[in-house]
Amino acid sequence: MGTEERIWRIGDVATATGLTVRALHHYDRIGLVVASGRTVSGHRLYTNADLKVLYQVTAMRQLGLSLEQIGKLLAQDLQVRGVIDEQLAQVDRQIRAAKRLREQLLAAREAEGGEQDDGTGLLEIIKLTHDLAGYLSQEQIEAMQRRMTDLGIVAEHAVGVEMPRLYADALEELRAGTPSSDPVVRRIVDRLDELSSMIRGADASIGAAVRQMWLDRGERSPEQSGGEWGALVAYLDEARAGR
Amino acid sequence: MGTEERIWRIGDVATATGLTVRALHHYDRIGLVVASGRTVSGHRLYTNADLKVLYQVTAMRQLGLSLEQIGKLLAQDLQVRGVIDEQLAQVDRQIRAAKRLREQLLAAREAEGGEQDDGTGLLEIIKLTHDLAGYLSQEQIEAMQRRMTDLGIVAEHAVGVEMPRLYADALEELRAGTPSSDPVVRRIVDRLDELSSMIRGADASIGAAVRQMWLDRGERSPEQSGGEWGALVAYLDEARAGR
DNA sequence: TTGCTCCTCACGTCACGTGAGGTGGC
DNA sequence: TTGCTCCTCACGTCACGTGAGGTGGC
Repeated sequence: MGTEERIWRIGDVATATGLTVRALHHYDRIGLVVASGRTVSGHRLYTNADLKVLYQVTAMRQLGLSLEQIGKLLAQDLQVRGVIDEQLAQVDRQIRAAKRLREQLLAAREAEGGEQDDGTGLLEIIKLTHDLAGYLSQEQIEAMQRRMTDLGIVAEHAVGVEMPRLYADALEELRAGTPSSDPVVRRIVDRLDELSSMIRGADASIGAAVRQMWLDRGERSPEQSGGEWGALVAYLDEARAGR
Repeated sequence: MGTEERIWRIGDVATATGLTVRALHHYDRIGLVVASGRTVSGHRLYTNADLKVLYQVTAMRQLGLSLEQIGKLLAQDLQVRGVIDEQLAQVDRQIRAAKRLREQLLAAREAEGGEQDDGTGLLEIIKLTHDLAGYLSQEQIEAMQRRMTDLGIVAEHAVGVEMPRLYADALEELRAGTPSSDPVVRRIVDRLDELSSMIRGADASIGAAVRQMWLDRGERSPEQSGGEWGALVAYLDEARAGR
């Protein structure tokens, strides 16, 4: 149609693409998108082809890719498919996290003015030690209570806040079909194990009893669809086995 | 209940809170959470009260607040309510963006292997100049087409990709009840105006005609709920008026 | 000739990560 | 005495933002 060879100065490129001049400098310097030409005095000159690449870059940035990933994609060093699938899983996770965050913010807005310390953590501990009655000896229960009291607020938080959240996260990954070998799942079990070893202290038998109780409790739990707790425990064990 | 005064070393604090030792150093250095004590040799010592504050900090971090915001909240310099509402609006935006991103990724996965250049931009331009027939003189149309051809890929992208997206974003803000004075809305109109002035070039009358056409088009558009386009235009004008 | 645009350093941002090199406590 | 933990610099990360100080083009 037209001449097809208009030359662009950096300022015009900036308004055309919505990028800043500084960003264009940056892309040039790191070699991501180098201006096709320069004037004698060193001013950058961009071609229509450069603009096309820049639009691709902005599109990929909107997909949440890093400049390094984009560079590899532009150089065809990477399969588009794999990168996209990876991004997709991450975005799904982001959406779930953001939704949960939304709920928390709404709850925080409701609760605002009331006491920060809702004490659910302590309640959870009392419930927990009560539930453990069938699994531990009187001695073990006393040892655990001593340790919990010693840990104080830390045990409350671990048992009442963080561990439930970790289990919920793991359940979501299981439902989403994330393989147990995925680093995300590994991080969850690692943290879970770290927390329970902190709580149980030296006595490993307590840890085993707690896990057994959780398993039984999940199987009897009515609000969980049948066997999902069992599946979750198996899933986490699988992740543990893969180191 | 217990002694209530257990003292924690930094490594134990790290496992208890899930933070890293380095993060605790960082919080200490910037004064966000300073260890209550030190040993003679300089090792940090944390109290249960410190742990409580750290748990608050991690909770707020999960709400997406910056360390600076958290510091102000801890010092009661800021209303919790305002901060939460702000975060809420931002999270809603994040969720919408992530969902759109998801759609785009799915589309990208579908399209993968096909041509990148789908040419919709050019099509949009042709449609646009066609539609403008009733609003501009023959001369003006020719001037605009000349300019568009001259701009080439840039006009395609602006008219076919970025402007539709900007209008969609604005519509979402309108539906979400964001006030027209909000910086987010201002940024949208600024960019919109920048793009249209780039396309229209020197001739301001073309710009006016294009806006009039968009307005009419929106009113005749069947898939838009009645009058929403008109409301959108008014909304954007409001944002323009507020500078 | 006067602005506006462009250039290259080079430090700053944010929330830490990651060694380097050295000391402390059980 | 030997590890493990802790300490303080101090540079690195990521994708640019923000001057500083100087030159270019209409």
